[in-house]
Order: sequence, then structure tokens, then C-alpha cells
Amino acid sequence: MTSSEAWLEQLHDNGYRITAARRAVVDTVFGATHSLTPQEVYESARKKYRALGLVTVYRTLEKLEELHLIQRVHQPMGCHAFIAAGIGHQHLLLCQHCGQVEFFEGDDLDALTRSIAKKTGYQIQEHWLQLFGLCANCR
Amino acid sequence: MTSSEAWLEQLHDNGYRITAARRAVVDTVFGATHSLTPQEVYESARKKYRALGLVTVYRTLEKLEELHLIQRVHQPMGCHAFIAAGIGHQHLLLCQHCGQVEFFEGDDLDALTRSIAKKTGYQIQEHWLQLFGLCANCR
DNA sequence: TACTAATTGAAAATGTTTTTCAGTAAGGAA
DNA sequence: TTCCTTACTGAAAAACATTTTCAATTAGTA
Ligand SMILES: [Mn+2]
Ligand SMILES: [Mn+2]
Ligand SMILES: [Zn+2]
Ligand SMILES: [Zn+2]
Repeated sequence: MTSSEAWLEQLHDNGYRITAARRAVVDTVFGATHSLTPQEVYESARKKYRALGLVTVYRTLEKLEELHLIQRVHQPMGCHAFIAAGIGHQHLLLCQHCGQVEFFEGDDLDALTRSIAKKTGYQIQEHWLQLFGLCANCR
Repeated sequence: MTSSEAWLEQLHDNGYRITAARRAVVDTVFGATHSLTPQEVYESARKKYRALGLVTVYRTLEKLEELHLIQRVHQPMGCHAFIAAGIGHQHLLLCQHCGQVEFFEGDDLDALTRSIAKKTGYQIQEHWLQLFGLCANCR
């Protein structure tokens, strides 16, 4: 079972309909090892469903993000790309050469967070962490 | 001495000219406690120099970023805002309610970085860290 | 099978950033 | 100071990115 079926099921369970256009977008984003911009999703998904419109890509990405199935990837060069979301509390590791995206977990920022909270008076709610480097193939 | 003079000096030392338009932009961004979008910089700087054009704001921000005097701020709602850059190795702490921006330092991610490098085969070059919360006034 | 509301793609609208261009002015040289 | 070269300017146009509008289509249930 290509598990992109699970995403379609999620869409369906939330009252959204399953269409050929959405299948093409979901299949494209689900399997990606690199983050994809709406334009890139469009170009790739159109190979699976020729009549697809770019607007539908935007609309589908919006729904997938709302259901936390995908997440936006922030990079120095731009923040318009998406990737399948990590499960639980994870952060991204990005290859600066080939663009490959991986997740990691196990960061422990509690001590830092407490220390900064004390120092600044902030009540800290959330954090973003991202590592950049060269993947095994590119190094 | 309003230390935004130092920024103008930097511009000058790098072969850029000091103009009324640039003064207005530099003065605006230098003192800000919140990150500002180009549009916001434009609106604020125009109070100091009426003839200012939005294009010049974009062009000046570009140069200030190139000289590492300002940096882009990434946020869930958008990544188009800028703030005076931190000195040395620092990260941002953002108030989710009022938008105030502060810097902190002293994060130590060496152990984490080494562990992830080992686990993934990546050669890690850089990291982004950002804390979100409520500032002393807003909590 | 019939029905209804969600979904579609095209086109238009909106919003943001960059490029082009002819006039202006900064600032070093004389 | 004056002159001169060249960077800089704002307006307008162009290039992009994203959202809205709309009439036709279609998914999914009754
Ligand atoms: Mn974490
Ligand atoms: Mn750090
Ligand atoms: Zn970003
Ligand atoms: Zn790589």
C-alpha cells in the first residue's frame, strides 16, 4: 500500500473529497525526499494528471498543511517549499548541496529554554531548530 | 552619537554613497525593537524623508543584509521582515503576542550536532535556532 | 440513479519584488 | 570650491507569486 493512501483517507475523514487532481498532488508530495515549491509540485504532478491546474496545487497544499501532513521548509534561499511533516517532535536536517531533507529527534533544549526564560522574563512556548550541512553523498 | 552612523560608515567604507534616502531607511531599521517588512520600513522612513521610494527601501535593505548589518526574520506568518543583526553567534527570541524581538546566546548544540552527524552521516555546517513565547509585558 | 455541495481550471485580481530608465546628486580629484 | 564621473534616485513597467471569482464538472451519499 502506497501510504499516500493514508493522506487521502485523512482528507476524506475531514470532509474533503478525493479527486484525481488531489491524488496527483498527494502522490507527488508524499514520496519526495526534497522539499518542493508549489510550482515544482505542479510540474511533477502534471505528469500523473495532465489537466491539473496550479490553483489546485495551492489549494491542496493548504489543506495538507492544515491537517499537519506537510510542513513548510524555511531556507536561506526562500521559504516556499513543502515536505511531508515529521511525526511527533522532530526537526529538519538539510543538505546544502543536493537539497535532501531528513528529520532528526532527541534535541533537548529544556535547560537552555529555562535559562533564557529566567534571563529574559519570557514564557517560552515553542522552538524552531534546523541543521544544515552536507549529506553522506555530497560531503 | 546615534549609532546608526556606524551603519552609514560601513556603507561608505564599502563604496556605497550616503544619501538622505539611505539615512532614513538606516535610522528606521537601526532602532527597531520589532522586525519590519519592507513596506513597514517604507511607511516609517517616509516620515523622515518624504520623497523616499519603496524601491530604494528594497535596495537599501539588500545592501544592509549583504553587510550583515540586518538579518531576515523567519516566522510562521511570513519571512519578509528584517531586524538589526545580532553580534557574534546569537539566536532570536520572539514574542508571539507583541512581536518584540530579542537575541540570546549561550546555546550549546555541539553534543547534539555530533550525535546527529554520526547517526546520519551528515557533515553539519550550520544551525538555525529560534525561540517563541510571550515577553515579560505580554505574558 | 439523482441530487447537492465541494471541487475544478481559467482568467482576473491582488500583492510583492525586480528591472528599466532618464534625471539627480554624492563625493573624490583638481 | 568647482568639476566630473558614476552611483543612486523614484516612477513606471515588468516579472513573479498567490488569491479570488466564476461557471462548469464531479464526488459521494441518499
Ligand atoms: Mn526540539
Ligand atoms: Mn547556536
Ligand atoms: Zn522562512
Ligand atoms: Zn546532499
